[in-house]
Amino acid sequence: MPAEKLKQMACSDCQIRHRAVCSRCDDDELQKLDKIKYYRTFQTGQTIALTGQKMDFVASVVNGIATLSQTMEDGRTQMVGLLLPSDFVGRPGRDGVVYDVQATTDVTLCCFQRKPFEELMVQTPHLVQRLLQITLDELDAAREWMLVLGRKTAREKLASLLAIIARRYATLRKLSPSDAIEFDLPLTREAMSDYLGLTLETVSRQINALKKDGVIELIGKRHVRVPDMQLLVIEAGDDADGGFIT
Amino acid sequence: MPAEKLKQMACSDCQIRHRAVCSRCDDDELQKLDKIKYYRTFQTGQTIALTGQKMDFVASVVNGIATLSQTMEDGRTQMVGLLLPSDFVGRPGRDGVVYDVQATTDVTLCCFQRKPFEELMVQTPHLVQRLLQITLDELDAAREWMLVLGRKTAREKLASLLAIIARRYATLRKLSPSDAIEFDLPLTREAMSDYLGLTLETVSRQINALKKDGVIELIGKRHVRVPDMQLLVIEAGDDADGGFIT
DNA sequence: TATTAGATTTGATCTGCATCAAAGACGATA
DNA sequence: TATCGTCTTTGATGCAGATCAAATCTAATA
Repeated sequence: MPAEKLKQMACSDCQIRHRAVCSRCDDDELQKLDKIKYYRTFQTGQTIALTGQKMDFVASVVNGIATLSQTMEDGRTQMVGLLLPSDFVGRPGRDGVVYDVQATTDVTLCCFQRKPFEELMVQTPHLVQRLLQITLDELDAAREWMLVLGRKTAREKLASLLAIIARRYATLRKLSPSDAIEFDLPLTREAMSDYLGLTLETVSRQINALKKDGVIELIGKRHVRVPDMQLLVIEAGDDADGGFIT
Repeated sequence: MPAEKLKQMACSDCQIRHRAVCSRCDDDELQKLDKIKYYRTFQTGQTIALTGQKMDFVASVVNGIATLSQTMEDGRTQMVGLLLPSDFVGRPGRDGVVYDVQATTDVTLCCFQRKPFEELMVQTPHLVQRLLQITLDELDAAREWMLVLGRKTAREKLASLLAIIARRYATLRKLSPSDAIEFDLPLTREAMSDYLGLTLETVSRQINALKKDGVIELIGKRHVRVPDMQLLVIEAGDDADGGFIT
């Protein structure tokens, strides 16, 4: 199927083509998906689902940024996933929620009711194939992140996080890898510290250290420009071309 | 299909029923799997596959323990997965290896040639379903581990690792949760430190601290007895019944 | 039984990040 | 444009775990 045709078939109402469910849809399947989909919006800071609850849908992120995180009884929390537009939310085949899902900016989800979605999975083997590939990508990303959490210094952690976000934004905007990347940080210092296993003070200090050393530029407190992606990646301690998947 | 029948159908030559590929096989599919499978053994310390290589098979662990790990250029390494008997190895649909796979004890794998296995996936939707569920479990485990790496103290990390291993052994041996669990540690102190993002000295100190406090008993240096699983779980900082998946 | 190499323990010291505390900066609202 | 609340920065101090160094232990081999 030509790329152009695929693009036309992007889930009709969203601006984006969902990575999960539309990669090989034909018109027939698209119609079936259309029948069970609906949109929900969440405001900045709002909870999408909490650990222990049931979630009666799976979804694609259309707009905004959501986070997955786990919290210990004493309040220590660790972010385990960062969801950008086109990312998939939910665990097909299981309705229990095992991490808190939260909107860190205003978020629009394109939801699919769980029951009919799972019926569609049974009828549509390539949808399951697709979900398997997505899940493998998420697993790779989670394991890359284990290296960050377990072995990297605070400075390397910050550089890793900025590199991930920069790379994702570049992909979403279809920039070439050599372009300077510029973006608004979708996370507070505290949210970053939850992702990196640090305190917010350390995050603040390291961001400003990277700025002082010319690795990043800061316009205001949230807008970041990466003049040389290569340099940022080196600061992150990755081999020059090695790349995170998510 | 009755459970008894399923059990008989465990992949004929291995003692175990592979979690990945045999959970719902009928005779016909089992024959197809039999045709493409073969056994390989690896000795303690031997490399099964290295990052950057191609792997022309996927496999089930039949015996022994294997590890997945990532190494930075300067030698820092982080273990990202621990594979016990019945665990699945490999990334269906992709032949690139993205973490080193190593045998920490003598290991027997039941391998399936990649090409025919992937053809079988196309013909056998429930196999893909099964792989998706396995991958979701691995993802949950990886994310649980992110919490361990990012937020737990050295003592909690050790307790978490011991709890995971104890729980897996209990499952493999079909012990009831209340039984005292006893097992040989399949990892050196150094391997444990690679899993936990610590140094081997800290691992040693914390293990002996847990022993001194009666949380575990040590017979020799490698044999562990957990008199009260509940206690160990509390030391790990988890809610009493919360459980790791892997 | 002696030898040796790897695994483990133990001790002393150092350091990166956490913790505690307080002072800006900024945007929203009145 | 004044005020409030949230986010961020900055500084001083403390500590968990790293690092460096050297004993032990253990099991395999001669």
